Amino acid sequence: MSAERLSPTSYVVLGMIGLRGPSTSYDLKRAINRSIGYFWVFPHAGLYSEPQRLESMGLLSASSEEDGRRRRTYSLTEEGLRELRAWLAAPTNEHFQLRDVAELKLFFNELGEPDDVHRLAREQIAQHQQRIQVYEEMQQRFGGVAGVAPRMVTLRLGLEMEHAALRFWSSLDEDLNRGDEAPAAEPPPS
Amino acid sequence: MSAERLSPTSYVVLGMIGLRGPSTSYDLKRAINRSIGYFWVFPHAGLYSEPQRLESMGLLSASSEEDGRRRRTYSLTEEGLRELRAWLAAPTNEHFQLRDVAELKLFFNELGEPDDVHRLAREQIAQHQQRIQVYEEMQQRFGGVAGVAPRMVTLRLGLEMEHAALRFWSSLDEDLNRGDEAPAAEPPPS
DNA sequence: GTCCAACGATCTGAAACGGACCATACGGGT
DNA sequence: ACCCGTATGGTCCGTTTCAGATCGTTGGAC
Repeated sequence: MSAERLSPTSYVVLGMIGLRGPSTSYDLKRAINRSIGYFWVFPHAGLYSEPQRLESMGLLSASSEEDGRRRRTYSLTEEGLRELRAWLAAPTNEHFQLRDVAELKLFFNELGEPDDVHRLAREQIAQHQQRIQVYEEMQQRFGGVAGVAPRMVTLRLGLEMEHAALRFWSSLDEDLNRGDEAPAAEPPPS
Repeated sequence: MSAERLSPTSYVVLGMIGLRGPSTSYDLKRAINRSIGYFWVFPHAGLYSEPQRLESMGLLSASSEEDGRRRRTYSLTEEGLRELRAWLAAPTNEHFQLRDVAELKLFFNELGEPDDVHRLAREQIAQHQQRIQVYEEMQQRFGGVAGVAPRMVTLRLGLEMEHAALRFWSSLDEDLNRGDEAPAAEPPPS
């Protein structure tokens, strides 16, 4: 019936409205930027156009609200909620995507100065450490132990990922310190 | 002088040609799909158009090669190499992006059946385990210990990330098993 | 008042994207 | 010889994404 191809953006919009109740585009933009937007950037323009599309599909309903202002508040329709829940219940098989420029640089490191990798590693270590600290503060502020509640759980995954990255870059840094002037090339053909 | 905004795609192209030597678009496509493309998808169409752009900027040079076939082989120019090395030497401050649909579903989990999260977690565990296995086999096949060599190092980061994800979903699964019918809502106000 | 900053929203042009499509080759099978 | 299937190699095209500029609105501070 519906199903004109819903994108991740669609579900973020539906989901956010589901969590927060009726919202304007701006509300969505802010709510997203302060949570999942930290890992997966949804450009703001999309958060204005997408709700309109969803409305035209009958998954959202809009009310022009109060004193004739142009801001519109969107709510989930029954069908919207059904769609959302169906998505939540459906299996997920796609591989995640990483998109990390640092990783790219690392991949091509042998084309630059030997020093570049080293600097890169240290940069990354510092940055990940800093973010871990920020997250941990957030976690505290939001109230103690991690549950399955939104925000909390995403924070937890975020932390896990940051720690992984940190571990990786740290061990790379150590390797570099040890071998320092070492080959940095292919392992010897056995 | 040059600098008409180079994207990650640009650098992947430059870098790959740097690593492999003169290449056709198809070569690039394959080389990328079997390495970094595993985490960061570069659509093939871009790998045909981007080298042309780079050529027109003077960062690549093209030779129409042999018997009048239509395939073109691109090589780095001096300026291309300089650009690439400058990029490798420059600091990197952008936050990586994650783009994981499973994470999205998790974030919105409370809108679905309590069972959904659980199923999701188990799915993810299975999938990550499987990928870890694949990577480890690759690592062996490519020759032993991880170095700073391309492929190797990317694999290593990939593994680290997969392990992190696995740890996360596993611990979530345990929590769910323990609390099973538990609230799945906010942590209790202390 | 009027100036500035933050808020809220829209528009636009350029990339990114993915999938359909075209072509050419190669290897069997019958 | 012919047909079929599959891998190689490349192009095109119609949507989405995306980022940034722009525009209006609001609400203090002075």
